[in-house]
Amino acid sequence: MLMGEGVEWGLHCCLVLAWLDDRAPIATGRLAEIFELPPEYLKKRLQPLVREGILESTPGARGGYRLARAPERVTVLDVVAAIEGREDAFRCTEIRQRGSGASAAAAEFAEPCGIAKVMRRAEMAWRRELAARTIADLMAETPAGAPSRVRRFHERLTT
Amino acid sequence: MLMGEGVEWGLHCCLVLAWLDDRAPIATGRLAEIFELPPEYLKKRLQPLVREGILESTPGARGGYRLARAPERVTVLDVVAAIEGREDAFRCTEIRQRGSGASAAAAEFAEPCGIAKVMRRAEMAWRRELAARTIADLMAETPAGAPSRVRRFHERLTT
DNA sequence: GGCACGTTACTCGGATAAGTTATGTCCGAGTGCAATCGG
DNA sequence: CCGATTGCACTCGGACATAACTTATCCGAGTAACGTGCC
Repeated sequence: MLMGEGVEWGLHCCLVLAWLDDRAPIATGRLAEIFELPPEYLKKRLQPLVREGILESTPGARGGYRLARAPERVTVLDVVAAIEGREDAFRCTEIRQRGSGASAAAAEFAEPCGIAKVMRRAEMAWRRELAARTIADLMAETPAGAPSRVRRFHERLTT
Repeated sequence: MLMGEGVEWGLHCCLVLAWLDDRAPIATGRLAEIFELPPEYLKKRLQPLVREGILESTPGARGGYRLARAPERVTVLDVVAAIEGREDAFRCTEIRQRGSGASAAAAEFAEPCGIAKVMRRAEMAWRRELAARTIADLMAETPAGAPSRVRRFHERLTT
């Protein structure tokens, strides 16, 4: 049960895009430079964020990505769900209904499997925590140095 | 971020072992019959449960597995952690410290990354839910039909 | 009849292959800027 | 000198290879029961 590294990348990129609140979009190449990431692959991981309406993409010269909504309206769960998918990690395949131990007892299977209920409850708690934090919250917690440093680095290359 | 199917298998097997509270151990072949699972692979997934002290294995003829502790003392988290591993799903690789955007700012990196903190908090909530439920709780929630049916099936093959 | 021994069949345990998902790379479509040419 | 046009460089988007992990299988080591022979 490992989460793809794209989640970390996506969250950090959203944070940078929130810091650089310019109207001008930021290209993936620039974001990749900031974090020393493979530019092509980073682009691939940011595309689902566009599909889910978290980022807006501008094609063509001077194009790039920008936040589609205000940082207060983008939760961490939004980003995680966009990149990792919305389906639960635990998949109940109803093995209780299979095999010799369970045959001819269809009635009690109307109730969902108790194991699945526990797992679902846990995942809901996980989601609740992620949904309670927004990109804006992450901005507030960040030491002031990082945003200005990134902004300075960005302006040095654009001007 | 998908959880291996071994978790579902392991939990159901622990439940069956709790139902069949006999002193005699149950072989993996029997457990595989109950759920129509590949016996060899099921055995492979139950082995970590032995390593973690959740199951006890008895080699030789009439051997098999049995619960090492009382069902009240085996949490769902114990089983999940034994099979899936104890490490967090989210791995913070500290990309904030890499690249041109973050150089020469070692001081503020003493504080852990805010994103990692949020993810860790969410995973702790997930773990908390799983640790709050034991195999005994699952037994209590199960409709009474299933345990007796499995027990009957087991006795028909042993006697 | 009781006991010791050898055989046998059955179990777990870890080492070894195939399939599937995540990772990484590539090329094509589209867009805006800029330089150029004409008026 | 000003404007329209044409070419170009840069961007995203999705299709195509590679690597890692999950899933599945196999064989060897060990153990307990059982049958057999002996006392």
